[in-house]
Amino acid sequence: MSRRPNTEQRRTEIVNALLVAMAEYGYEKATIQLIAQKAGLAPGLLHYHFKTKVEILLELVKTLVDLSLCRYLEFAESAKTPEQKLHAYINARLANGRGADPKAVTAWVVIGAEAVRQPEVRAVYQKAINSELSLIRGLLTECLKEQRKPTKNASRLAAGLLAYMEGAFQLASAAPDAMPSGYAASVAIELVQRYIEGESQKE
Amino acid sequence: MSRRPNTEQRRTEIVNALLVAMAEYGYEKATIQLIAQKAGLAPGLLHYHFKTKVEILLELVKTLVDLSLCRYLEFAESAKTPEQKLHAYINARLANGRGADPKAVTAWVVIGAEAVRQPEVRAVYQKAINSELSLIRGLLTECLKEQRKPTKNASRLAAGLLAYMEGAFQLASAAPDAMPSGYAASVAIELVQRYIEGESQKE
Amino acid sequence: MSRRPNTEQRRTEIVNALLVAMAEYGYEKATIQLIAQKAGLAPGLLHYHFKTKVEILLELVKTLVDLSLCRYLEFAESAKTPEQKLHAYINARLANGRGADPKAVTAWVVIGAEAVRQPEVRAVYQKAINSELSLIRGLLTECLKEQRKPTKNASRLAAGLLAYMEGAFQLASAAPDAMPSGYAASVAIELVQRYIEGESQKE
Amino acid sequence: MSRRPNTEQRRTEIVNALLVAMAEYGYEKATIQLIAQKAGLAPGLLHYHFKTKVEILLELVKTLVDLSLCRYLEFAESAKTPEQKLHAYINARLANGRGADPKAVTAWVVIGAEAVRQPEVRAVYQKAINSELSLIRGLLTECLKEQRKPTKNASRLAAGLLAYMEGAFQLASAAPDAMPSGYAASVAIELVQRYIEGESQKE
DNA sequence: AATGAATGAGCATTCATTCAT
DNA sequence: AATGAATGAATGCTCATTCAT
Repeated sequence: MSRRPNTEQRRTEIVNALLVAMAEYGYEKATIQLIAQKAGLAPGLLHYHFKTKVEILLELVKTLVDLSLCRYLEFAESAKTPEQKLHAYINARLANGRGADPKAVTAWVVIGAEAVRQPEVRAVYQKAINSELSLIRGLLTECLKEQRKPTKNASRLAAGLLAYMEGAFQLASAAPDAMPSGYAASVAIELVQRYIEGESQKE
Repeated sequence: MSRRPNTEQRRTEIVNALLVAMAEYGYEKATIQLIAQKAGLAPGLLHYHFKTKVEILLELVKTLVDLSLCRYLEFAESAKTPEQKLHAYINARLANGRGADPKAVTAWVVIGAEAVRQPEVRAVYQKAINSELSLIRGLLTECLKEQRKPTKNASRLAAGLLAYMEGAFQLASAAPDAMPSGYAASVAIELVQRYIEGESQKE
Repeated sequence: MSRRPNTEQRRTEIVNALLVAMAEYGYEKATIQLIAQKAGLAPGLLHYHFKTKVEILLELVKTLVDLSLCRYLEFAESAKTPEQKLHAYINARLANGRGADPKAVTAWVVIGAEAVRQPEVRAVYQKAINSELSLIRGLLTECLKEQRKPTKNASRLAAGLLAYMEGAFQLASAAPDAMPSGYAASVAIELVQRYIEGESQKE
Repeated sequence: MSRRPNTEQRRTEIVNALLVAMAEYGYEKATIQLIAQKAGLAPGLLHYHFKTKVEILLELVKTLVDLSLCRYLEFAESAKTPEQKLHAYINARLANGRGADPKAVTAWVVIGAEAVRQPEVRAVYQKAINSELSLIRGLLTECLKEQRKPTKNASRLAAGLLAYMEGAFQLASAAPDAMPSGYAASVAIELVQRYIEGESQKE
């Protein structure tokens, strides 16, 4: 009798097509026509499944946030100590290889620039940043505690690490050849490790 | 030979207007009309002084690079030791206060996203990144030398510091409320200092 | 022969949904999707029961004409004299209260504007106008005859009364607050009565 | 040096083109392309002189209101008595011949239907209706006073006359062939005259 | 140098209609 | 009968660029 809905699948296809198109052309130049073409769909169909173009972008932000969290959980699966978890996190975010997705990284960079001017995008971006900060702060706090170091600087260090990562994404997307190969994860780990070492012991 | 009465000034006005417009609306939405309005000029005049819109953007990149170098030189004026110079550099880039220009920072972030997709922009952006990397590497190398530490990691550390700064710009532009206030410069200095401290002495 | 289970009912539902949608959004903005939603039906179903959108509109015109005639017959049920019938008619069309349907009135106004440009709509609209004119002319003729007045102006007066009513519909739909409350029926009755009084007696 | 603005002229051209297009196709089908074509201009230019399509419509309303007032003043030029003025008004609005503009009438009808659904249009439409009501009320009040009749019904009668006129416009636009030729002005005058005659003398 | 109107390609979005299920 | 996804032409609007003055 009735036709079976396939909206969820179509929405996913469209969001992925935006990811690809944005990584290549940016948000403005990732036109509905182009996204439709990358998804192999008729342009009109995109507006059947999404009310506006920015709604696709908001969905993409969600998708990337989820993806990023999953990737950490995967990397952290066998991690026991706080330090192992922290390294798992940094590697999940910055290491090349296994499942690293340059297009997703570039899309994230473009989203960051859109967050500058589009309030709706900014809102979800900020939410994502806050979640990430919490996650990092937690990981750092555990490391500091284990080494009997004070945790009062955990927030500031977390902010620093997040900045480092966001910048690494930016540079990987826009000036990869200028950067030493594979620096990102290893330098991050060293910086954080030595920062913690440098903290004076609690009494 | 021929007098060019006010061409240079007009160009500067236009470039500054783009800076302001971009910080607020992004590159695509910073229309010629809008830039002209911000500059207090007629729209047609912009194409008299610049062939295309992207040419204004390229000029803006140059301007920002110059500005940024000047700012460092200003901060470093009284610096004697390598360490003082390094701190001067980091403060010039990341500290709030004197002459900090949030709009320029945001414009730079937007430029970074445009570099992802526009080859012409990418070219000048990469050039700027390379210059900056050289500058940082030099500063770090001096610091390491003075402390009789090996300099072989200077490049990788320089890359890390640059990533950190670019990310700090991004987050300051798109999620300022999420970040601890005034973290950027101080955390950067601590991270680098402890990294250097952590380097094993040369023999 | 073949059973048509619910086709008639569905068609009525759809026509009523168009009535409601048009009163709110006009004809063009009363989209198939919107009509379907107001009718609680799937969009595709509308084109099963009606070939095109304008066909629904034509059906609505018929419905409104029928409705309007029924309303008169209802009001005229207890009317004996020609004057009573005329007043019943005017009240049926213009009086507030019992069964007055502002949405139907507004829909009729919108139909009148569509008749300006759509030949198909214009055809049925004109047919409706002609019927109405005949009806009014008949009522007026009876009144004139009874008062032994000449009937040669009946057509022109009928046209005037019809214009008055159509205008009252228009103003009730688009500028209700500007009009004195409840003026429409009573002023119409007075105008017609005094017009007839003013006619010179037949000899 | 600078180019002379011609905006006022262009705006007038565009508004007139909308008038013509709307009389023929209605508001929705009077597309920007079509209006531009009727005006002999490039489509993009319409949005240079008007921000949106509805803004052209609002300007058209103003134009028609002005036109209608001018036409009355012209007709009333030689009118001395209140009755002459009233007749001048009715003839200015309803009589065929001299300067009668069927397209303007039809455009006004279409505007009336747009007022049903577009708040911005409704606002200016209502304002126009209120002005017109005031004008008519004034004319009727003068007539009543002169004949020493009470003026308490002037408002209701004015509303009735306005309704009559709006309806006459509607029918002239959508069903001209159904109406007796030239009925509108003469019947209106008779109706009003006999209404006033029918008012009981003041004591 | 400067103005501001003009152009036209391109954009997101809408929507009647079709169609496989 | 019914569903709801799919289509694609059309729409209002944007905007870099051009150009007559």
